[in-house]
Amino acid sequence: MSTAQGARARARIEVTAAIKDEARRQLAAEGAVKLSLRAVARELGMVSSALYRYFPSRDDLLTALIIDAYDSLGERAEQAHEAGVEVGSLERWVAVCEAVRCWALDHPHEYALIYGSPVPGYIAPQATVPPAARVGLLLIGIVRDAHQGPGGLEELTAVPEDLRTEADRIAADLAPDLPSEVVAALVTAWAQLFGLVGFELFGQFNRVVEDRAPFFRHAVRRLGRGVGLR
Amino acid sequence: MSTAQGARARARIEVTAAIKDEARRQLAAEGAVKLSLRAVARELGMVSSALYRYFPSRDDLLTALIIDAYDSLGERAEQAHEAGVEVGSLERWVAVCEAVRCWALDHPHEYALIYGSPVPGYIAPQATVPPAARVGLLLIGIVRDAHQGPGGLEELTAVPEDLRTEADRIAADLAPDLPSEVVAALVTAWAQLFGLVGFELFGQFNRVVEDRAPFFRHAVRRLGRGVGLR
DNA sequence: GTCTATAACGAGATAGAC
DNA sequence: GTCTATCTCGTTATAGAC
Repeated sequence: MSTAQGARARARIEVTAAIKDEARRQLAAEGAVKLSLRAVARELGMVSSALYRYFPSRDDLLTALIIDAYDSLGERAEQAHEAGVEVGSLERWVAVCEAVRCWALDHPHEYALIYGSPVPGYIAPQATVPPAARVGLLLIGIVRDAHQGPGGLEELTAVPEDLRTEADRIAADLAPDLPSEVVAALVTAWAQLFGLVGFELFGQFNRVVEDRAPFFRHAVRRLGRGVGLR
Repeated sequence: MSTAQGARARARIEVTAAIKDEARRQLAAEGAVKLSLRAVARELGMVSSALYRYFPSRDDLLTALIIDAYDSLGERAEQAHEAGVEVGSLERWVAVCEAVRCWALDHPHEYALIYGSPVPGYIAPQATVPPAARVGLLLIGIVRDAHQGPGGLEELTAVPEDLRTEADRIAADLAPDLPSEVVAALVTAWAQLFGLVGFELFGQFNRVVEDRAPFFRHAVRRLGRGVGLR
């Protein structure tokens, strides 16, 4: 009985993976907007209604792809982080940023799915929030380590008056142990990192920046310095 | 005869504008991917073949919308620039960045069209390049003014060895009168600016940054400092 | 209980004959 | 320009195989 259940569970996992793989292929070909359950089913030799055993709706399939993408990116970034435990925090920061960039270049359509234009009519459920936070948490962790470690962080100038309250709130939310001007700089750097990646991926750097790897490395090193790393 | 031609020309301009307006409405409702000449025609009470007299293809209509969006954004940014001729260059930098953000918040779907995920199958023609460059040129201009004006720019550290050649090339291309480390910082800041705007617009700041105007102002002020403004 | 297949709905796009 | 026949889509109800 446990074998029968095991086989069924295994089959379910395999079919689920096959559906997502085919869906990712369609994502690359036509974009998230045109992702269709029927086309996925057709390509898999299934009937469309059968897919509803695996994904209650088209939007749930999209959600699964989004979560997978965030997790795939997060895993890659975390690997780069772990590989750099021995180097300085600024080098680790650069390594994580470079991992983000490389993942994006390897998975342009999934990158567009999670960091590009929102899909009209689709509303991301709460379940996407934790996977989406992984890269951000990693960057916070690097800065926290540097803050607590020997040498500490470079002192940053305080945030202006009109940002004080909001910066304190953000810091209390994300990293209560860090100075609020550092957390504000961190959130800024986090957004700017994806600005750099997006500009390269979406063609804004075409005929402007050609040799992109050193350009990116220099830019994210400056970002790291901007949050106080050294 | 010239009156008849004038009337015809006027009518053509009006119909062209009506087509683009309706297309922009569909852009907001369904996204660029699902923009269809047929649906636009239906909504305008025209027959689809009639539209081809105004736009030879769906892609040409898309191109027109993209150029309009870049021009609309560029105009807004240039207005902010001109309104700030009397203030310092850092304040003018901030004003232009805030104009970009405000335009994006006012035109989220057009922003997604030009700075979001590329539309699958659509390839932007060369005609989109000059309008797309307007904001970047404006930012270069601000830094150039500061460089040539009294006080000059803050000294930046040189770019690393592996970026030297590329930074020189970019500087020769975009602003031969500026030091190449400044131009590299400028291009970086340009991308990072749109990272900030995109994160706000595409929902990445939801439940993270709530009071966004002062946050953005502080972030772009730091960006301006990063290119040497003071 | 778990899955797949058939059929159908209403809405929308599309192609071609007229 | 118009009309129609034929496609697509998401989704559901239902029936039957394992």
